[in-house]
Amino acid sequence: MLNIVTERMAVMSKRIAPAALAAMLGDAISRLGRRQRQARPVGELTQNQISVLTSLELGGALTPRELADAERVQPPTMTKVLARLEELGLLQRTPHPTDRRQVLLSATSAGHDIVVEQRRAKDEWLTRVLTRLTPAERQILCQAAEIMSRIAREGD
Amino acid sequence: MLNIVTERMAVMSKRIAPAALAAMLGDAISRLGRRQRQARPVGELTQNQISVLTSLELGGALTPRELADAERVQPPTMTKVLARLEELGLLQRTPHPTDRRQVLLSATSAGHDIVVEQRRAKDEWLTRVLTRLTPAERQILCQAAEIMSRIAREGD
DNA sequence: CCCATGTCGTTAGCCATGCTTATTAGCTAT
DNA sequence: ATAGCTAATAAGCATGGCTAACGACATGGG
Repeated sequence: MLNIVTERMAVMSKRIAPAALAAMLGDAISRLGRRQRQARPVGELTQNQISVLTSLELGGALTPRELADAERVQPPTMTKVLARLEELGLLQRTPHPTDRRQVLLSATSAGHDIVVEQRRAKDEWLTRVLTRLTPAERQILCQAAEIMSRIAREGD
Repeated sequence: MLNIVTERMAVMSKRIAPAALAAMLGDAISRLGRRQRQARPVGELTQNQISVLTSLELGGALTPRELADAERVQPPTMTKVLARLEELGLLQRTPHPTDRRQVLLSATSAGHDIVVEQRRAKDEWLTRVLTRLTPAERQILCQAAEIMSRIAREGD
């Protein structure tokens, strides 16, 4: 284990320009994203729908506007996704307690069950691939995932 | 710098299960992918169109079927993308020398120029974000990009 | 040689998801 | 009270996935 760490540190000592890294990383993200998207079974929920339901599970009841901001889409786009999810019985609306313009959204229990199952199915391919990596490689990806999540959430 | 390295080593010493990593990484890829997609200026080429033109530059003249396989989409989907690219004057068709069913596609010089420019623009946001990271973080992403590209290309 | 079968590309038609613009309802501050 | 802001939706458009079906062509067996 120690030699793995020192080996990684040797690799880490290489410097890389942001622009070159952006090209590499952008390409890797595109390719992996496409692989992951096509791993989704036909007729099931899309990434976006899963993401919305997940946000609702994590954040409790949210308004369409809050969801649109979280998903970084325009409000009308979110309206369509919500309509589809409601039609599927995965999401329910309740009136906002103080502002009658707003609506509070929450996942139904069916929504909760399905999102758990869908996430598992979606991650299945990636999980299988990851088991074939070395522990050191997985740790790099773990750190990278943390960094990427952070910059994806940043304002600009 | 040194304390950053030791801090990272502390994180690296944590083990992580492939399934949990798949969930984290999948989420990070989705989010970053969306950010990158929306960084593309309106009216410009989409990721897919750029990817097709890039394949043509790297692979020379290819048939629609070969491109569909390379992009992992169905042939009718590729037909639409090719029609759009041809309409934009970025792509040209030549008959196949021996099989009259097939068509050979190649990028025009305008196509070549535009794909280079588009890639630069697409990477601009990511480059800007990456400059704000520490060198240690960039090195982690560099290693991660290499690993992700490798697994994205794997057969299954 | 001819025909059955298969392959290539395309068309048609569906759906999801993104956008802009416009509309309706309700809040808020002057 | 009302003028202006904000929330959500509706309408309309483009892109990019898919399947089904079709015409043109290639190929192999009888």
